[in-house]
Amino acid sequence: MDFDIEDFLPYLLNRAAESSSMSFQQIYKTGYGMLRTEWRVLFHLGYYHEMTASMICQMADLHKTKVSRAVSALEAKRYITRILQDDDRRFARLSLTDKGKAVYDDLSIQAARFHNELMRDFTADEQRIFIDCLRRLRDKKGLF
Amino acid sequence: MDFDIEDFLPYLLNRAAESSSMSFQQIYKTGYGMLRTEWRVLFHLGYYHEMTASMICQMADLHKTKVSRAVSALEAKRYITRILQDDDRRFARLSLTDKGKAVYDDLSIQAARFHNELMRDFTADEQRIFIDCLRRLRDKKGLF
DNA sequence: CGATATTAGTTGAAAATGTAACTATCAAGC
DNA sequence: GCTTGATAGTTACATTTTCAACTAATATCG
Repeated sequence: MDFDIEDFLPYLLNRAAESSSMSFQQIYKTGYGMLRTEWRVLFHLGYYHEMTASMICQMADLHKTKVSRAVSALEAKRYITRILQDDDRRFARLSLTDKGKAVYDDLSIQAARFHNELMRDFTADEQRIFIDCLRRLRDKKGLF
Repeated sequence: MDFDIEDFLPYLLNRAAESSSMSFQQIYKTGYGMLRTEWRVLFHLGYYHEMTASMICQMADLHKTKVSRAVSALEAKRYITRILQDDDRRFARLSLTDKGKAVYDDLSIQAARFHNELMRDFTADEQRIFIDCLRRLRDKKGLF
């Protein structure tokens, strides 16, 4: 059997992903009491400025119930507001409040620092190839 | 702000990891009704042949409660047996039954095929660098 | 217009996970 | 040998996630 579990890609990817996520989680969890999904929704709104919940679902590949609950939690923290779209009242336009924007600014600076810190270990070539491989895997759909 | 969320490493890693995990999950979930943790415990036992729960915790970086429950579930499916170690009855030596071994054999063949399928998209150089970067991130401890 | 089908988003129950407290066994120091 | 402290693993409880059913608004088609 030529199967080495330590290098089995889904497993290795998960190990690497969890390792980096757990470190970064400290920042938004202890700093702002957010869950991972909440941070994801927040940074989508910070980065793309105004989105509906279903746009976030699509872009972040998150289930609508997860987004729905994250949105409620962020709204309760007064980090975001929802405004029902007038021409189609099923949609709610989500955007950051000033408070939410400040949190996003802080966290995105720390995220950038964290990212760079992780990348420091790799050469420019390695970085380019690594990111490219990850993007391709992320976008790969339905292999089995 | 030079922060691009799509390339933020913890996020990109998670997206890539989830993408590949969800595909592979179909195989052990629909085929054998196992959860991800159960599959992990199973393949550790299949690969390393005999381990205690705490060895699995260490190697797979899984919490002991998760392993404990996975072990119970696998035992209920008659995939593994536990034998209390005689010189230290706190430890239980875990190993696969014939049935569990058969499941492992089947799944590891499919895992190897899946892995190779994923890797086909990459050149030999890319593969080497990619795996190496992932290993280094996995082994990185306590950045923040 | 009116019936049916879609889509956005929410809610409730069930499953899974995380945290902390617990039992049982062994080790160490006196 | 007895007390204290560690370690392996389990269990109980709270949090989070998943799944399915639901509401509300719009679109489609006769």
